[in-house]
Amino acid sequence: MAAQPAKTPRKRPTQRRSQQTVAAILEATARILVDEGYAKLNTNRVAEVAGVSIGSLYQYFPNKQALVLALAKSHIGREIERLTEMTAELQKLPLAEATRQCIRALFEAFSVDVELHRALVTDVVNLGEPLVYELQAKAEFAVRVGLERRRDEILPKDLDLAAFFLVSAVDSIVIRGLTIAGDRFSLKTLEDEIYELVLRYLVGTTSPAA
Amino acid sequence: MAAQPAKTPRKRPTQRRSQQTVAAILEATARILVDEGYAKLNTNRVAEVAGVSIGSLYQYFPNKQALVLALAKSHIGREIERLTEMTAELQKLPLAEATRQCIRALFEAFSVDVELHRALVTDVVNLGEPLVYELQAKAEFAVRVGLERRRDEILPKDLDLAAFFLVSAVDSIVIRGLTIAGDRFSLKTLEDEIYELVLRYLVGTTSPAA
DNA sequence: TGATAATATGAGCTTTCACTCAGGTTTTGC
DNA sequence: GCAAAACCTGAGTGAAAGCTCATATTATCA
Repeated sequence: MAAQPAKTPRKRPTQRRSQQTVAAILEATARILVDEGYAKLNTNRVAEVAGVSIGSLYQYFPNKQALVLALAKSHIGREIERLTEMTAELQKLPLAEATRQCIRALFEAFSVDVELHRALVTDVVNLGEPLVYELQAKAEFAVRVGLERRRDEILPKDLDLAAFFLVSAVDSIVIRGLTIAGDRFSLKTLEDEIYELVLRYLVGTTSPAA
Repeated sequence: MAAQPAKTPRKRPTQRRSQQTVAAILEATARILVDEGYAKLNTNRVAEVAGVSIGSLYQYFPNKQALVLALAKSHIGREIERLTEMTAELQKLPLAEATRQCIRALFEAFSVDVELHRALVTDVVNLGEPLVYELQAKAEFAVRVGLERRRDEILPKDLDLAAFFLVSAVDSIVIRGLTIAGDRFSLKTLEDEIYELVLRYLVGTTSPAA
């Protein structure tokens, strides 16, 4: 493990060829991260798995950390995007329906690549970067907005607190449900029960919904 | 980063002197893990921080991974112990009271060393070891036993599922509440709201309890 | 008090790995 | 077709870090 001299100024891929190179590198990074974790991730192997020379890697990423951070930014960025999109649509629906849809969308978004999500959240937290907190914050904000419109219908008074609770609880259940408990409960079972949990927390009782 | 040749056969500390050495090493490992994460943890520095020579470290731990695993085992083992102790006591209390006590105990157990807990859970998952799953499984079992005695009082029918939900949700809220949201909500606020969440999930409405 | 076992030490060997660079190949634009 | 820019290559460098071993110190017990 040598120094980490060069920091920012790197070439940006303009031709299609180089864009494919960058894509392959990021893909390989994801693969290794998921399969073996950050500790076993090294740039030489990333290049090898990507089918690219180590020199090429360093033409687009100044150092290892930047590489992982770029992957995280792209992945988590996509998740944040989907989240904010979703929020707008669900504003008009009744609470129960909105909850149902929200949970479904969450599962769809996450189950694409739970393992990567988990690995990233895990490792990026350890990189000391505020990226993951940002995801949590954005999610809380979206939920809070939804709660605000229905503040008369729901039990929790402190909406910041409620948003924090919902995001933390649901996020954790979804991730664990899809990873460590993936073979114990079906997707539908998980979805239905999260719906119960959320609605009971918000309004005390579950109305027999769709 | 060299090989990891020797695996299992290491001396066990019999005299008090060596037991102190081992303790110091584990303590240093915890310190570094909390402050800087697994990626920055190296055995030479562990030895230095512990005030012990690197040779001594390798007399009791065959390699770096075993070192971290030993720490995890001891820490998580203590947590499991407390958990099972607790469960027995709470069996006779009414549901609401038991819930309240359980949450309080959880906070006490965790807030001793949340950062270490978080670091360990994070890094040990990545070591591919089933230790953390074991903690989750034991916790679920304890909760399940509690739920079983009250299966007529509560709404959830699938007790495995309910236990999984409660453990996942509460664990995540406690950890995030104490770390990334540590300055946003007071301990009492968190405790009270978790109580609400759990009781509403279990019985639909919160009876005004102690 | 001496012999043996347990424990401690740290210089140094070795491997791993982040990162560079001198030179090749492909693409672009004229 | 040609020059310049973009892109690719991979052997190699240096430093970080895992781990060993020969030797020194301390504890145990007869």
